[in-house]
Amino acid sequence: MHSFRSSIRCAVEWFLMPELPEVETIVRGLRPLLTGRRILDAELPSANANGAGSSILRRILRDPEWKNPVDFVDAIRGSSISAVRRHGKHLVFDLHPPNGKGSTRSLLVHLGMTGRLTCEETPEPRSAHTHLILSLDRPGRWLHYTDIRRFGRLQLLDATGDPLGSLGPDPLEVAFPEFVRLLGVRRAMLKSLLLDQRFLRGLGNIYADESLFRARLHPAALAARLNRQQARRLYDAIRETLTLAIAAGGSSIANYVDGLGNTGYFQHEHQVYQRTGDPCFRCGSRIRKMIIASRSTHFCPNCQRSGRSVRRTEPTVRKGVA
DNA sequence: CGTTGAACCTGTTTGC
DNA sequence: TGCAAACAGGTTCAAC
Repeated sequence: MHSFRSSIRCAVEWFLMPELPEVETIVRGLRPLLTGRRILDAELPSANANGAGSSILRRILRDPEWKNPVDFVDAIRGSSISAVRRHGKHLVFDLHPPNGKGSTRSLLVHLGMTGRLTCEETPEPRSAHTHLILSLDRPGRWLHYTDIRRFGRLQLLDATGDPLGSLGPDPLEVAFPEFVRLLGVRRAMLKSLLLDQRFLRGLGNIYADESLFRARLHPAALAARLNRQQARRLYDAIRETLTLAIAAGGSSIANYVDGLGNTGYFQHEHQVYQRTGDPCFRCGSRIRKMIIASRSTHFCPNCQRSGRSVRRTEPTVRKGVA
């Protein structure tokens, strides 16, 4: 019954969930277009919409320094974009001040759930959810930031401030011994841990579930209980999942587009995410959904037994198809 | 320390 | 048919 829905999906606008692979895809698309460009001006459409608009903007511009959104515009106008990079789920634009005056800053963009950052050829169109438009020193290059649910955040960092410092290592860069050490000091369930940006930066609900499936580990398994072999499986699975997802241009779940407006196609490779009740591609058992860390968690009850902990959150044991 | 749930959000889906 | 409730989830915070 669920499978009928997928045929309807193509009529729906794609939605997003920007985790590490999606952000990496966006960065790779935007980097050649934006590196070296100067920001001529910045517009904050939701600031002057109405009275409530500015409170919306104050929330999006997380830094309390920008009590007045105009200050934000003044701070970045004239700057040159020296680098476009990714830090966990954040996009980072390194900004050189105009005329070499002032300090180097970085514009931090977190897309939250529905944030979109795209390079357009005009300052239009702007939707009701367009919150920032940068005009650049090259015709036909306007950077649009839109966010329907407004979970995303814009932040301006100087060299001293470092809210990124509390984040864990990048899952594609961390070495295995360090990964094992980080695992060993945590007693949380694996799913909770993978969502914790202080453990590793960049994983979200999709890739946490997908990685655990590939590692054949139960999402409720306790981190500190894993043996070396299981830790190795998890480490490899995370890297493999993310690498494949990046190669596929990310996962598009309605509305997600990269910096060029393209959709990804890793959603077709999902093994468990949003496949509740569907047969496991590996063993045929029905994919099950449970709540861990207040998040929907999808897994195969047959393939992912390793490290399974017996706890009350686990539904009554009921043998599946396999 | 770890976990849960609420809050923040709007658009879509589900259920009565 | 229509409307209300549920759902979706990245992050932060409060409470246990």
